[in-house]
Amino acid sequence: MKGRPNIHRDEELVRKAQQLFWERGYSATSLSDLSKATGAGAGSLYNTFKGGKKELFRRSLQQRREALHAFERDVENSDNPVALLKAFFLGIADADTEAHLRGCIVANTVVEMTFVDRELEAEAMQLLQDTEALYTTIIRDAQKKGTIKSRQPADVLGKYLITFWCGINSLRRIYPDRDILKQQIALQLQMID
Amino acid sequence: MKGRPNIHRDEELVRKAQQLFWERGYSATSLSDLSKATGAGAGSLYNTFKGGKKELFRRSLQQRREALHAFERDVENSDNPVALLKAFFLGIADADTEAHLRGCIVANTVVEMTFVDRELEAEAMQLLQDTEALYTTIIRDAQKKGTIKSRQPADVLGKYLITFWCGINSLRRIYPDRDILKQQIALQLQMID
DNA sequence: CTATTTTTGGAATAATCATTACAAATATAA
DNA sequence: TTATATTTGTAATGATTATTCCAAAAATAG
Repeated sequence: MKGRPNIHRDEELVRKAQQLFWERGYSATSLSDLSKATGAGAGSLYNTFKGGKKELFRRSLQQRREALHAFERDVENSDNPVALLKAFFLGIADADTEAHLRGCIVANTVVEMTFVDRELEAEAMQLLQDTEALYTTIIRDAQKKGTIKSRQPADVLGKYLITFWCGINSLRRIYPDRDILKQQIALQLQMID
Repeated sequence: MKGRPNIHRDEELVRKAQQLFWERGYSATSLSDLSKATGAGAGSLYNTFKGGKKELFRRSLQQRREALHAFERDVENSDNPVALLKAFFLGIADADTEAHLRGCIVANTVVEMTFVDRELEAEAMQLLQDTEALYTTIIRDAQKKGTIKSRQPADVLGKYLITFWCGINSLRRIYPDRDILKQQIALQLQMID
């Protein structure tokens, strides 16, 4: 193909942008910040991402959707999805302090963008709902197999877990502490024993 | 006292500013927005609140601290603080849709201000911890009286409740629905039966 | 009435913001 | 070579930001 070759890989640009957005959110991250962090000038960024800052943010969220799909595949290939789910939650406690303080970019976005940007809010919201739907499916299947003893409807337990997901991502900011988090996560996971 | 009398009551200005901050957060609320909403010009606002926008936000948080103190007094004057606590949580479900979408300004601030403004983050964080401390006290007293049967340490249950507080304030954005919220709140409150 | 003090609204300021314009650089195709 | 296509970095651009300045308004004190 004709034309000057591009130095930066799109994937890499999104990855670096996501890091910034994850820490500081959408509004508090300027294009100048993004330019410095990625090493790409404004011209490059706007040439690559026609939608500018907002498209870069969208792509950052999109990357989380891919992570969700990866987890869905893990669940499909697992003979004990509930164990996988519990391991996922318990693993949160082992993250480093910075990761605790960052929380979840999706949950953060819902908080930041409500009443501010309908589109970004809706995309993040949809991601949370899809995550909840996955929880619900895992629980429903486990109930059929008798792996989960709780008689609560699967969708109620799914909502319980997405509530916990949002909650624990606040608690880990207050207490970026392995032991405290492990204990809280274990306590809450009893609901799906 | 000498001088031109002020038209606006400070309290009223903070109340109107808080409404905006609560919906859109700190960054997405401009001084122009605040001026329009309060009806006071920039000169007036800076004359009244020397710290500018940031002081106005601080005062908005301060107002939530006063709400916390009011609840502490209710608890002291109650012969059944646990019932009060449960009623408080269950009451969330009865709020209108707008209130659901707003969530909790304190929890919102922790999310928005981490890595952005250390001082505002710290103030909001402290408020959450003080709220947790109140939960813990209520639970500890109830355990002594035998009102709560759970043998979990009071501080663990306190952390459980503050996690739930943050969680439910996200869930109500996803599902601003009375029945769904009532069910989830009742489910989680079983932990302190 | 006069001097003094404070508040007020809005204009000035200076910084920062997202975005666009553009010329130089660098590749391919013919 | 030459024409064409694409990327790149930087310099405009114009809007918006928080804050300051300031003169007019409106009160009290003497």
